[in-house]
Amino acid sequence: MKHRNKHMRGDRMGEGTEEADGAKTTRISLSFPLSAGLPSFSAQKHCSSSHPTSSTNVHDRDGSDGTAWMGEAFRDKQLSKTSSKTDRLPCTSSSFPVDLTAPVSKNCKSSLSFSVDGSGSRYPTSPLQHSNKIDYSKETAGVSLNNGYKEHSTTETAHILFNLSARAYQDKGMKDPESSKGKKRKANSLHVELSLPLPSINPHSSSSTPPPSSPSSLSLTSSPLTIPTPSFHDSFRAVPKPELLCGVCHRLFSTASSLTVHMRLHRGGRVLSCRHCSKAFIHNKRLQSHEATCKQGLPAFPVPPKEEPLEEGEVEGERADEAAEPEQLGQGTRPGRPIKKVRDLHARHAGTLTCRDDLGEEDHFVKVVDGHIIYFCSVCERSYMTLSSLKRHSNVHSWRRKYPCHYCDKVFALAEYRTKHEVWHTGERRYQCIFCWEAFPTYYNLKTHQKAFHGINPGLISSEKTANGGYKQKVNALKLYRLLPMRSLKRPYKTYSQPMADGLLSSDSSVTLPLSIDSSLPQPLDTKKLESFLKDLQTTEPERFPIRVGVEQGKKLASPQTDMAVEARETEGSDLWQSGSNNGKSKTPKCPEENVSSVIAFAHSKPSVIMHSAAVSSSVIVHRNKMDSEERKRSPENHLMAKTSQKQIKKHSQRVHTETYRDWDAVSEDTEALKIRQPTEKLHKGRKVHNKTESSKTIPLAVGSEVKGSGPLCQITVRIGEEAIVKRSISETDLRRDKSPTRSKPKKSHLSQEDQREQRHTNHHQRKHRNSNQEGKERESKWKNPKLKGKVRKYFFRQEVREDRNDHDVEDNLWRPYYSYKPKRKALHMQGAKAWKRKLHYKRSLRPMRRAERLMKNLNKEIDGEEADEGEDRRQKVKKERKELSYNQFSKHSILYHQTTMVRRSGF
DNA sequence: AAAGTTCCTGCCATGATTC
DNA sequence: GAATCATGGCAGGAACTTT
Ligand SMILES: [Zn+2]
Ligand SMILES: [Zn+2]
Ligand SMILES: [Zn+2]
Repeated sequence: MKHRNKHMRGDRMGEGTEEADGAKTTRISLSFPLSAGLPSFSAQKHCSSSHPTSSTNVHDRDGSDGTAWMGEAFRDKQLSKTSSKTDRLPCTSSSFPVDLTAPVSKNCKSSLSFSVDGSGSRYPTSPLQHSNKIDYSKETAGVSLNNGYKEHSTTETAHILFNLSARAYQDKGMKDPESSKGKKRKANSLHVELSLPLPSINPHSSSSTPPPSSPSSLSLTSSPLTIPTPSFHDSFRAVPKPELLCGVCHRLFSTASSLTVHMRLHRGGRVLSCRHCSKAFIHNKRLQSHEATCKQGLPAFPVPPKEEPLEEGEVEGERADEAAEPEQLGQGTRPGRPIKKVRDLHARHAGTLTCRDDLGEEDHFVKVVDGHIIYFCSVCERSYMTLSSLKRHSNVHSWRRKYPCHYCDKVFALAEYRTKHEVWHTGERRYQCIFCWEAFPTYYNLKTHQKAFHGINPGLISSEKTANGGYKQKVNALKLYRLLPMRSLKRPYKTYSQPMADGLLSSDSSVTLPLSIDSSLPQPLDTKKLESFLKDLQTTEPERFPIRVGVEQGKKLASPQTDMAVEARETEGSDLWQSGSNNGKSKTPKCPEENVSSVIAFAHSKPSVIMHSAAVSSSVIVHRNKMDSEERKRSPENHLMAKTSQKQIKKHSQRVHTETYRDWDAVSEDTEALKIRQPTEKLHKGRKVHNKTESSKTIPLAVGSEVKGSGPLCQITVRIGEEAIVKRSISETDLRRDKSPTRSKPKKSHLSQEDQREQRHTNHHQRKHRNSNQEGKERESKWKNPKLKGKVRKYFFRQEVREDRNDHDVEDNLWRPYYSYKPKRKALHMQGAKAWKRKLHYKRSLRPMRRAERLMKNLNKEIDGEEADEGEDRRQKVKKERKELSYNQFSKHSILYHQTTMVRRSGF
């Protein structure tokens, strides 16, 4: 299996040809001039660094949007980045007037950055646009861009890119600044490496230099730092603090804390650990206070970890600790820097006692290998380079925190998983191809698209991975896509003091929003309305909501993005409610309520409406904090909810929840009432959400531009209170109709049968979550499956339910990802030859089990065929049971494996 | 087998907390 | 204010499922 993948990869690589090397090395060059095919970038200002002026301003703005991405790109840590957060921020739009674009917020890490050039374009314009300089803002305004895109065929583009890459590669020598820095990765960076230049690592220069480079074109030549525009950010301007430069690897960091964390990589750890539980601390005081409490409690670890002989270098909890001192661990002394105590080593360990409170239940042990601390999960023995990775991982065993999907019953052990999963519900497309502007929901989709339509060799852009599967940014990795801001902004971190909050997330009502830009909104779209709407928004609060409308082929595409979100964060837990209006973060978007009306604006306090352009990608999301009177009338309950206290709300919601079902049901039948109609089949057919179909059509030319005639114009997601979310595709006509009346409200109706089915499904899930896995998937797949998209999809929030579960034991009823409850197999990535051996061993051991599974599968198929008539439920049930069976086998097997292999493992 | 989805993990940004 | 801690996003390949 994996082979398969490898295969694929291999193929791709092959295609690329230079692939690997090329890839690894750089690419860069892109300057983009690409005129050619690459999107053009417009503008210049940025680059020019110039803008000194604004810098300050920039900050202020939140920048949210858009521009940020650019800034970041440049910023790259390496660059200077000042440490202050603010600095980071980027540029706001204001700063760049032009810019951007995309409203990508800082979050966005988009990469594209092309900034580079001074010449001009920095912003990527969509291919369509081609012309340069496009101000998105203008776009919003309705400007249409042109589509010049066609001029270059995709192949050409690829070609160009390729050439550039090659060139870059040659030049590369210098460039890599990033490389050195490495990681920064993130996003934004332009990755294009282009820029960047820090020639090498210089430490400083780096930082400093941010001089905007001139627009360099291509090359990165720009000064080392490249930060194109100082103006972007003040920060940029600021000279990097020397302290932020890693003395070991010369990497530059934007913040002191980042550097601190980074330094841990270079030094081993020194630890101040608790005598009782061996927990490590950096601060003595903390240790002391901890010990005081630890003595008392000292709970024994509930589940004693397996005892494993200590191997060399291994630190076993207490032993390690006690002995403690870091130095003993070996780590301590890593060349370089000793200095601070290292922290984190918790040598918790296994066998012995541990303090529960601290890390919690997770228990792990540490081994020091070659001066490096490696953290092992005592449950599955996976190894981690960082404690944070281990902690994160530990939740898959402990489920101390649960991250339930806001739209369905699934629960994830990692917030990230949930985030990714929810994309399927929201339809958000954040990965935008810079060549054709088409946006995709997942990275995978994007890559697939680029490979297929633009001939992009993934190898060129990919980063390296660590032995353990971790991400290692490639130095010059090019990012040929833009990562649009998340529709729901990041949720505020929970307060530590209220640890549990997180565990249960509530769905937040908050909102969401945002959208993705797709490039393609169907032309027919009633764009005017949208435009006006957007305009209004913009006008109202331009800064906050940058809306962009892309125009395609002369038409506008709307891809407005409103970042409203800025704050819409999904908060987990109670925070949500608070966030409703203003989230903690200040940025509450203000919505111009008045204007909005036009098309789609439904506003509830929390409720939000999201329009996604279905077919293509553009999407518009309107979110309003307040409900308008109309809305209120219609849904008084919602209104109330908004006001009620959280608790009340929850209770209320629960009650309403059921009602809602009915209501929505009615809606579905009566769709007209809402005006949000269910998309008709044909509409859906027209749009394929995913790339494939769509892309094929669009890409070459104006990508999105073509509107798909009959296709749905957009997809709308409506949240009614916290209770439900309804997604529907709407056609132009629908929009028209929509106008006001419709809103009149859907009153309660009954759920459609399908919905009812779903509901049953849900219940079923609750009863037996594990078995429901499959079911959940089916449901999800419906959504994902283009064919099924036409159907109305409703997602109900079960926040209340979830909470209850969380609080108590109901958790078991939640659906959990398949992976989660299997013992992890890890291993494959382990490091070194030993790892491979182990891996092989593991695989071998798995064979029998897999074989059994396969047999079961086949059996299932047969049965399915035979029992075709039987209810789906029943079939599923059978399947599940079988699966479980197989799972059990697997578990046993795994255990065995561990038992046998642990012994063999020797220090790494 | 291919296509698609989910899991995984090193690294980093960033908010919260503690010193 | 700085250092530390916690959380979560990201890349992109591995692992796994579905077609
Ligand atoms: Zn584990
Ligand atoms: Zn879900
Ligand atoms: Zn494309």
